[in-house]
Amino acid sequence: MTSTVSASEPAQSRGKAVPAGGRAKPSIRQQRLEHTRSAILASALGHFSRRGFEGASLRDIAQEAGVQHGMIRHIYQTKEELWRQAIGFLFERMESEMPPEISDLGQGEAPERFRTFIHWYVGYCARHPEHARLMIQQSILEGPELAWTAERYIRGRHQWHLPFIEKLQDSGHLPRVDPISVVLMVTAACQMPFLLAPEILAATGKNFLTQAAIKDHADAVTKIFLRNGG
Amino acid sequence: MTSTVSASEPAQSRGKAVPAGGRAKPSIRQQRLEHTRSAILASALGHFSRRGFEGASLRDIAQEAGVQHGMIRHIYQTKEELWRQAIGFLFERMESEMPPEISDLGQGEAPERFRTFIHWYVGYCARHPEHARLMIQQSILEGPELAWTAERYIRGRHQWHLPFIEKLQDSGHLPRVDPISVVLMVTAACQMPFLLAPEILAATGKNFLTQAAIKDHADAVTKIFLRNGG
DNA sequence: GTTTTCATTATCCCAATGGATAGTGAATTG
DNA sequence: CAATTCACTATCCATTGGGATAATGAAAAC
Repeated sequence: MTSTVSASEPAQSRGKAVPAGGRAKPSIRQQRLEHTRSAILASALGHFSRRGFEGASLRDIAQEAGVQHGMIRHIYQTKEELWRQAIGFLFERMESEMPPEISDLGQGEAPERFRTFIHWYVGYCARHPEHARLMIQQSILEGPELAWTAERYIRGRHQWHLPFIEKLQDSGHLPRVDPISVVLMVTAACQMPFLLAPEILAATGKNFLTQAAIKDHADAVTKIFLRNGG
Repeated sequence: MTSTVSASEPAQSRGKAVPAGGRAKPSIRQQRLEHTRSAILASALGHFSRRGFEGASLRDIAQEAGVQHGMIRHIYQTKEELWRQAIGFLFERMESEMPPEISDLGQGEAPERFRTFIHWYVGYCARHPEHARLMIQQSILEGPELAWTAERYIRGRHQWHLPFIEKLQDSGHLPRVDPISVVLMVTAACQMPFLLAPEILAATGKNFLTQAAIKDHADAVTKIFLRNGG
């Protein structure tokens, strides 16, 4: 809320740009810029999620992205803005990776859809552990950004889950407890093994980052949560 | 592993100290030192868990504890050592808060013991959200400390849970899935609402930090996980 | 009561950090 | 091809961070 947030400026739109009709010219320069931009974003995601906002250094991020740290300022102006863009990128990528049969509501049997969702989501968490990590970093910080992220990205997902949970409760596939608790528990159960992968490996010797373990965990989540669902 | 870790030096043992037989003299000086020591520890816990290892500043920690930052060096020598002690403190406090009927294994009916444990643990997570936060920070960092903590504090707890989970599976109170997954899911389910309390409040409007919500969540966890358990 | 210990502060040091400014040279534009 | 734009580098600056050292003064030891 502090400064003017533009958040999801869609890749190209800088410069005096394409006359009117849009599209058309990726222009070597813009291509390069886009390339650096995403290199920085990827690097930032890793650093922010691992070291936290203040722990991550712009110079380290820049170095990993193969640019000078001034470049970050050129593109994102401030560290805060880079952080915001990183969060925005996370959710957009998640959205884009989500197959349509999951995002489309209300089709098919509820338990079957639950299973499909869980399997997809567990895979997502395994692929991108930075997502959960970054969100936790942000939540813990309790900065003013939190309200913005919650409003913009999280509330929607939540609202989207709730009726689905209630439907499963109505059909007796889930116990009747506060749906909010259920959403949290499911989410947590899917994320945890990958969020803490290193710790779990050290403590139990089990490596969750294998195809087999990922699938098994997804099955486990489904079996634990679903009643009479097979 | 880097430097010599003494970890749980039990409060007094400094100076040429008590001749031989131990105990006896709290001595004004030692009392004061102990007081400062725990003030620093408490402050450090908050800062480390919120900002991460590198994000937390010794000066800020010291200020909150009402001392000069040099004091920290006097007591803990390095930031790393303070971090270790903070982690050690967490687990010792957890141990000390755990009622005996929970730590004593094998007594009573398994489902009932599950319920008891969950209710205690959910309360613990609500009281001390820094615990989960700090452990996540540590796990994410993947520093060499992780192996040490896992070895010293986490492995044991895990080993302790597993047979219990298996017993519940044998009696049909839990589905037959990898017990490691179960432990993770249960843990995550208990921690999540408090780990992310601010975010959840912002996204759903529900405040989990009330006596009622805490109890409800514990009930929810029990109902979700336990079969035929009432 | 004098000496010694040591919890605590007051400073100093230097590396690192976020940010700011002035280039620089290839791509773009006319 | 000359003029201009702009992705990107090179530096500079003030602040902060962790760590080190010397000083202080009340408590402890003798």
